[in-house]
Amino acid sequence: MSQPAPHPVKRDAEGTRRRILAAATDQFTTHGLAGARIDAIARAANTNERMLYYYYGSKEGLYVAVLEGMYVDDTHREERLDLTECAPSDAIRLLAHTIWTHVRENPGWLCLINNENLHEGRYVKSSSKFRETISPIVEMLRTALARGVATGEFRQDVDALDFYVTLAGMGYYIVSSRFTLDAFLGRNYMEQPAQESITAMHLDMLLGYLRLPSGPGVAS
Amino acid sequence: MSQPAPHPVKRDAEGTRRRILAAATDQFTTHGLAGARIDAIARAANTNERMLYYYYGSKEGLYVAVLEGMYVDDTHREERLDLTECAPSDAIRLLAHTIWTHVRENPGWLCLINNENLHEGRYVKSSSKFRETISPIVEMLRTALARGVATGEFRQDVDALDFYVTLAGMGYYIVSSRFTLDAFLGRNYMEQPAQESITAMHLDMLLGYLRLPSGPGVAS
Amino acid sequence: MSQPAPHPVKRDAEGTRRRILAAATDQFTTHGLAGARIDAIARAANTNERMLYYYYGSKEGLYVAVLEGMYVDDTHREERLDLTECAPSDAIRLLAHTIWTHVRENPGWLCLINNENLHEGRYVKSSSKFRETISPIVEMLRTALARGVATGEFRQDVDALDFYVTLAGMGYYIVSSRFTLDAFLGRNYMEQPAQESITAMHLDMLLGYLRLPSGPGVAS
Amino acid sequence: MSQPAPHPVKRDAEGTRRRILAAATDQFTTHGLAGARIDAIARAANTNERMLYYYYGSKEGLYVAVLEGMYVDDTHREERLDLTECAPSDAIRLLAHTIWTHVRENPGWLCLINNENLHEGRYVKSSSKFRETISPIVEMLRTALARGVATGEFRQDVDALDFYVTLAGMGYYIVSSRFTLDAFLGRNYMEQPAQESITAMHLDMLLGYLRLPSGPGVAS
DNA sequence: TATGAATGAGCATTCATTCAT
DNA sequence: GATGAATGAATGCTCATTCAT
Repeated sequence: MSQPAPHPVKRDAEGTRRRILAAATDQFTTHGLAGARIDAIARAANTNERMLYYYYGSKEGLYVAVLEGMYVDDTHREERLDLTECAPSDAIRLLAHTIWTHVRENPGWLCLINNENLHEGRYVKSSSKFRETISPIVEMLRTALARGVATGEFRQDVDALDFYVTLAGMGYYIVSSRFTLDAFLGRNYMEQPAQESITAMHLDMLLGYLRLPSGPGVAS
Repeated sequence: MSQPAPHPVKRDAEGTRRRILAAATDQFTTHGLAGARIDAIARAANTNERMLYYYYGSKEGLYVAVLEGMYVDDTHREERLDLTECAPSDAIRLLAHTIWTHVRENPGWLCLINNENLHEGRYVKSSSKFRETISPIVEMLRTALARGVATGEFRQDVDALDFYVTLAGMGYYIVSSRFTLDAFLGRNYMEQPAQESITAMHLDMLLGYLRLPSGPGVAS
Repeated sequence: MSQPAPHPVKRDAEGTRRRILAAATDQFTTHGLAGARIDAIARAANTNERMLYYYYGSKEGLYVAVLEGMYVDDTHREERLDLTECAPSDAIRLLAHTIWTHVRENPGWLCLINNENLHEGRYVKSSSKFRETISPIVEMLRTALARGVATGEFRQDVDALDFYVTLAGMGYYIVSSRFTLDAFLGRNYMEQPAQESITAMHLDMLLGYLRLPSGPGVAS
Repeated sequence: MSQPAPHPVKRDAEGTRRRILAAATDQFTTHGLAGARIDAIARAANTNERMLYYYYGSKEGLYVAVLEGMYVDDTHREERLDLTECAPSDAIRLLAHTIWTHVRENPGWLCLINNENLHEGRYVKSSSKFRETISPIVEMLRTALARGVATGEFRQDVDALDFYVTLAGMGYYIVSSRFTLDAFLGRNYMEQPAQESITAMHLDMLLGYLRLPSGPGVAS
């Protein structure tokens, strides 16, 4: 029978590291880089401020680690997505559903992204991790679009990157701006009905666009 | 005979007020609420920190004033927009162009909105100004959509608010996230070609959607 | 009858400035730049730490101000010295006595100089004040030496700067190293007898040297 | 069969001790006691901070060890000096040359001495090592002076200790204050010409003084 | 002997804000 | 209306040191 530790969480390097990162993720997503407080992170991580510097060097170093953690999580999650099993239009629906659900369930992620853009992408650029892989999800989308073109379902001239950005932006905006949209327009997109209604519109738009005949077509 | 002022261009109450507000707008949009510094605002406004408290009471009071100023500007600008002169689909194009251009030319505006959402809309809710008017632009859109329905051009079941949010989000996302999109996907939507290409896609989607037959239709 | 101030030393800008400088001089001379503590200076100056930054910008800024103050004091004191009234050899004696007495009575001055040399003269070089005037005392010495040459009392080939440095160094060393000399050699040069004895030796050396026939002479 | 060491060149107690001392000597001489950093010493010694405490107990303990090491080195070096082989005046010249060269080539030594005096000799006094031997060099000087008196070359009333302090101070000052002298007077005594010139003056003074007739003599 | 993990007190500095004129 | 002086509570960070293995 092992003796109980005199203190609950001592000398657990990896655990301390992880708890700091988790606490930092929480603080940075809720207060931003400038608004987050070192002592609040340390307290939430059940450690002291010094350990934060021991493991991450500086507030900005910790922020970058949080950013990298998010990116790694995203990449892992995206890699688990399999669009090859379903029909092209269902692949688009599945892709959209996956992205939008994730965004909706992790609004803090958007705060980090917004913070990064507030700082003109400085920290994203400062880390080599972000340059390593080009998002695999765009490749999946490209494949799904090609399959739709092959079956004659989709138009031929769709730019996969623009399409992805548009799709992502649809999910992004209603979550990122949920409070101001509610305040200015009186509609809360985090609630079921509003969210389902606009999501249906978005899917209609995306799939309707893919089924349009190629070329500048109707928009002109 | 008037006595010469002890200080040359001083004692200009309204000017000082305005210069503080302009400087604050600049600082809050580039650094956020937490990141902006009182003394930097005072220095940029060519006055001293004390005046800032004299006129706006607190940092947060000044921040709300900046927010209100933005809102007033937006409302004025939107009221000058006239969609009645052109065909329904052109009205949609004009509306989109107006909104998207404004967003692209005022990215700082987005930072304020993002900051507001970071704070869960606290300051927007704290000011009575924002509750006074429901955005007139949604009404304009509603009218344009009705005209399109009347001519048989547009489907009947379009929710104007959702449509507006979707349209706005399209312009918002590529500007608000311009740095991370560039870093992660390698495309800079502030440059002409990328921007024109995705804008064409967005217009295709919006107008294509409006021309679809009513009902759950194609998306199912 | 003026009302007594509710607090002893309030709103006295120049006084606060001066008290901070005095306290800083004391702390820097007794603890060095690295060893001095901001809060100790503020407490000794009967103000708060913030004022220190208000007036001097940083710890280093305050340190430079202390250095400059010392330099200004020295220059003023040296300017009051008049060597023209007495015979050449008495002028040397007066000069030596003035310098040595000042050093003995202001050992803290030496700590500042030592600290500066520890930092390779970084702060002295960073301030423009020190470059403005070449020490007037060397000029006085040069004149006294010339007068001695004219009367035939002194040799002709004496380098005034080297002579000044030698004279200054004599006083400097026994004060600057007073504690280690006491510990290692068992003689305390801050006490009267030891000090008078070595001072007499120094004067003998200096004047003896001046009276030597010119040239490499006896030393070779 | 001996098991391979888990760490290749580790478990070298004496080596670690020595590397720590060397690194500490470097750091204390360049930054002073207050300015030196434990972690910088550990890093430079290629070990970790804990070992420093293991061997030397505390920062101050390590500082005292550095001081003692210097003292031991000095004593060894001085003991190797032999003044008996040459004429009295040459003995003085040799002694001066030895001391001055050593000081010039080890300016860090002076920083330690200055630091000790800044602390009023606290650490020198705290260690028993420094009390053990009275500097043998003063004895050598005393002998050389006596030999000069015997030959009629030197005056009779020279205090050996004062003479030694004066000689040492001449070399000390131009090295210890080299940066401020350069900044204030524009002469760099670490460069050959300036150094040779003042050294000749110093020798002239010292030997000239020894050859003066005894008594208060010329200085009065 | 050696070392990574942990710590609390202290560090210089900055913050938004108020006082007194 | 305008301003320089003043302040206390943080803030991010570093320090020398000790713990546990």
